[in-house]
Amino acid sequence: MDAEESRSAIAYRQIAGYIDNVADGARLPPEADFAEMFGLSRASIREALARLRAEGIVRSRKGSGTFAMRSGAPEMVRLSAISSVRELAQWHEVRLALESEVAALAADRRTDEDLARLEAAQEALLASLLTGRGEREDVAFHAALAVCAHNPKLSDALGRLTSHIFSWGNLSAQRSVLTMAERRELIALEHGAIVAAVAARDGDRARAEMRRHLLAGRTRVLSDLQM
Amino acid sequence: MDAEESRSAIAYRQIAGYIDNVADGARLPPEADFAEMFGLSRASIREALARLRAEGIVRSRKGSGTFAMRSGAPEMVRLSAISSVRELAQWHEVRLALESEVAALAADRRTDEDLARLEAAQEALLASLLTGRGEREDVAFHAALAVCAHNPKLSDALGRLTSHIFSWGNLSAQRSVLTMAERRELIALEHGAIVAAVAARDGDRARAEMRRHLLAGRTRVLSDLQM
DNA sequence: ATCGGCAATGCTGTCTGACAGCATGAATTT
DNA sequence: AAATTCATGCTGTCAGACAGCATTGCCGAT
Repeated sequence: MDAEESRSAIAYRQIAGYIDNVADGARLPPEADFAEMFGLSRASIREALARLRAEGIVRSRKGSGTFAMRSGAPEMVRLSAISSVRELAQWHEVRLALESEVAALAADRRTDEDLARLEAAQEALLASLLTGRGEREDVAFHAALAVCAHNPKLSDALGRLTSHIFSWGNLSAQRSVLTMAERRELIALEHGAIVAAVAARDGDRARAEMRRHLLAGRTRVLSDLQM
Repeated sequence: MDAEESRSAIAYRQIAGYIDNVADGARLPPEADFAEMFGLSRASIREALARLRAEGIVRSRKGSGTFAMRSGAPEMVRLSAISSVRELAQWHEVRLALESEVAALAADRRTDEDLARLEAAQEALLASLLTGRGEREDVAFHAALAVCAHNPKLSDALGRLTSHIFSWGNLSAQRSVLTMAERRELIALEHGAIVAAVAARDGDRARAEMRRHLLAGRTRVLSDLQM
C-alpha cells in the first residue's frame, strides 16, 4: 500500500501530529523522549525537526528546548519537499482540485485564439511522444489550458504546483509499465476529450474529462511505484 | 559583537554558495567531502542539507547522491493584498476549486467523530447567528469540513486562502442586503445540504452543494458591492 | 526574610564511528 | 554484444559521547 516511508518522514508526521494537539508556543518534549516514543533514533528526530524548523513550524533554542510556533502565519502556501508517496498523493489531490476547475473555466471563457493554441500544444505533445517522453510538452499543454481559464491567480498556483509534483517524478526512477505507444494513445484519447469539451464550451464535461485524465494518471504512477 | 554563527549555519551558507556556482540538477559532492572541505562534521552538513531539502533547493536520493534543484519553486503562491474586485473574484475561484474538492473528499473519508464535530460546528454557527454575525463560526465550520478530508496539504492551503479572502471582505457582511434572519435561513439550508451529503458519504453531492453554496455567496457579495 | 550568586540539571548542538541498503557503473559470463 | 553479477560509493540511520547554554533551585549573605 504505502511504499516504505522513510523514518525521518515518520518522525515528521508524528511530531506534526503532536504539535496539532498543543498550545501555541508550548515546549515540546526533548528529542530523546521523542526518539523513545516513536522507537527511532535521535538522528531521525533531528532530521524531522530540521524540516519543521525550516518550515517555521518549530523553533529550537540551544540549552532550552524546542517550541511550537503555530502562529508563524506565513502569507503564502509553501510547497514543502515531497518525502513520501503519501505526500505526493496529497499534493496530487490539490492539483486535481485546481486543474479540474481550470478545465471548466477554460471551456467557459476560451477565445478562439486560446483554442487554437491549445490544439497546437496538443499536436506538439503527440509529435514529441513519437521520439521522447514529451514531458515538457505535457506541461505546456496544461499551461495552455490554464491560459484559457483567464484567471492568473489560479493558473499561477497550478503551474507552480504542477512543476513541483513533476520535479519529484523527474528524480525518481522513470520506469513505466506502459510502452511509449500505449502512453501516446492514452494521452491522445484523454487530452483529446478535454480539448473537445473546451471547443464545445462545455464546462462540466471539461471538468469531468480532466478528472478522469488525472485520476488515470495517478493510478498509472502509483502502479509504477509499486513495481 | 559577532554572535557566534552555528556550525550548521556555516555549512548552510557554504553549501548554498556552492550551489550558486553550479548547473541546475547537478550532483553535489558527497556529505563526507563537504565535511572535510569546511572542517565540520557530517552531522552539521546533514543539518544544513536538511534545511536545503525542506526549502526545495536540493533533493537527496538514497544511494545516489544529493542534487541541486535551482528551479525548485519554494512557494506555491503569494497571497498578496487584494486590491480590486477582479482579484477578489479570482481568489474566490481558487477557493471554489479547493473547497468543493474538500467537500467531496470529506464525504468519502469522514469518520463518525469527524461528522459529529462538523454537526457541532454547524449548530454553533446557527446559534451565533441569533446574536452576532457568526463569522468566526463560519470559518470554524469550513475548517471542520477540511479536517474531514484528511489531506493536510489541501486543508492548509484552503485555510490560508480563506482567511486571506475573509480579511478583505469582512465589511461586506455588514452592509448586506439580507436581514440577519434571511442570512441565517440561507446558511442553515446550504450548510445543511452539505452536512447531509457528507453524512451520506455522497462525494459528488457534497461537491455540488458546496459549489452552490459558494456561488450563491459570491453572488450575494457582488450584489452588495454594487449597491 | 529577601536577594544575589552559585551549583546542579536538562537540553540542544556537535562530533565520532559504524552499518544497512539502494544505485550506479564495471567486470564477467554467455 | 547483451545480459548478469559484482564491487563500490553514497545517503539514511543508529549508538554513544561531550560541550555549552538555560533554567531551576539551593544556599549564604545582608
